[in-house]
Formats: sequence, structure tokens, C-alpha cells
Amino acid sequence: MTKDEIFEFFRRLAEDNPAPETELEYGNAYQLVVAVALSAQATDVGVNKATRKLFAEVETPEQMIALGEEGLKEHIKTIGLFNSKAKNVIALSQMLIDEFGGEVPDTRDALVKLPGVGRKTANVVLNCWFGQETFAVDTHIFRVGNRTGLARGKTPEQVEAKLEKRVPQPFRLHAHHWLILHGRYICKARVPECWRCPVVDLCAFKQKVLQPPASRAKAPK
DNA sequence: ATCCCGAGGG
DNA sequence: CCCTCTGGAT
Repeated sequence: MTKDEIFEFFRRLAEDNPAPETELEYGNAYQLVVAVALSAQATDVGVNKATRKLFAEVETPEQMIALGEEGLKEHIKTIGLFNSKAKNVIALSQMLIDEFGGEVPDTRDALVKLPGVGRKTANVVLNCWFGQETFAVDTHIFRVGNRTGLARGKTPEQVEAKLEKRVPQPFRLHAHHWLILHGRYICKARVPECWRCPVVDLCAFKQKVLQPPASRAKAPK
């Protein structure tokens, strides 16, 4: 995509959704870190279902430690990878207490030291809570970047580096959300809904799906 | 059978 | 680089 096409790409996504937000539910920075750490290989809907009850009881790292690893597992059993996530969230909470005064740090270097927090999760926290112009490349953004030609790369880090270079102002702060929501609801993994895509004419994808698949609804016998 | 706002370990 | 962790939705 050319510079002008990239600008137009985001202009249209912004027009459809002027103030995009995370669909993860949280009440403070700590809960955001936990929610994002829980979201690996899980849907936001599934994570919210579990955290709704969890976050009513747990608002601080101290309260999470009090709940304990087994108690936490009961809350997140319906989410994938719950054993390792429970262990990480407890360890992460303890580290916040011991090394960060119970507060969520505002730098990527510090965030990545937390167990269960990698570059992607750190970028989400920096963007959503601290308002930094980071580009957290998750499965959706990786797919959308590569498909459209906006930002291609073999690894999420490569895609992130290209977004960092190419996404212009005034779109940098919300680019992360526009791309993720676009990937979740239109540029889907299995069948991208190109027939209703607002940027289809700017997209380089060779296998565009320009018509809705025929309905699978069975005809009455 | 495939995918979901990945990270850690080998 | 690869593998493993994992339930729920489609």
C-alpha cells in the first residue's frame, strides 16, 4: 500500500468507529494486566465471562494472593491454558507487590519482567492504560497486516516494526484497536467478509471472498 | 477440524 | 527454531 492508501485505510476504519476500545472488561490497571494475560488463545467473550465474577472479588494483587492459585483456577477453568495462567497470575501479582510497590509499571521493559507478560501483552497495557502509541500484534493484526499488505512479516515483531513505520498520525493511538476489531468482525480467519469490507479496494489479498457463502440452513423436508 | 488480543521452555 | 499448555465456540 502507498502512503495515501494507508491513510485512507485508517480514515475509513476511524470513520466507522471513532472511539474504539478494548472489549476486555476491567476496572483498573491491575485488572487489565490480568485480563490480557488470561486472553492468550482465548476469546474476549470467554475471558469476560470468567473475570466478571473474579474481578468483583479481586481488585488488587494482594487480594489475588489471598485468593490463591487453586482459588484462581476455579474462576478460570473455562478458559484455555488455565494451569499455566493461574501460576503466572499469582507470580505476577507477587512480583508487583515485591518489586513495583503494588503498582503496574508504565514501561515495556518492566512489564515484560512479569511472569506471563510478553511483548504483546505489555503493548496492550501501554496502549490501553497509559495511552502510549504501541502496536500490539495479536493473531488478528498479524493476519490483517499480512493479508492486506499493510504490514507484512514472518513474525509479529516484524509486523509491529512495519506498523511503527507506516501508520501515520492521527491514527497511531487507536490503530491497534481498529485493526483488531477489523480482524475480529470482518477480516476473519476462516472466511473474510470482503463483501462488506470498507477497505476492500485498498487490500492486496488475492483470495477475496466477494460474496457471502450460500446459507447452510437446511431446506424443510 | 480450526481458531481465539501468547508466553515460556527446550 | 520447535513444542506445550487448554477449554469453548463455530
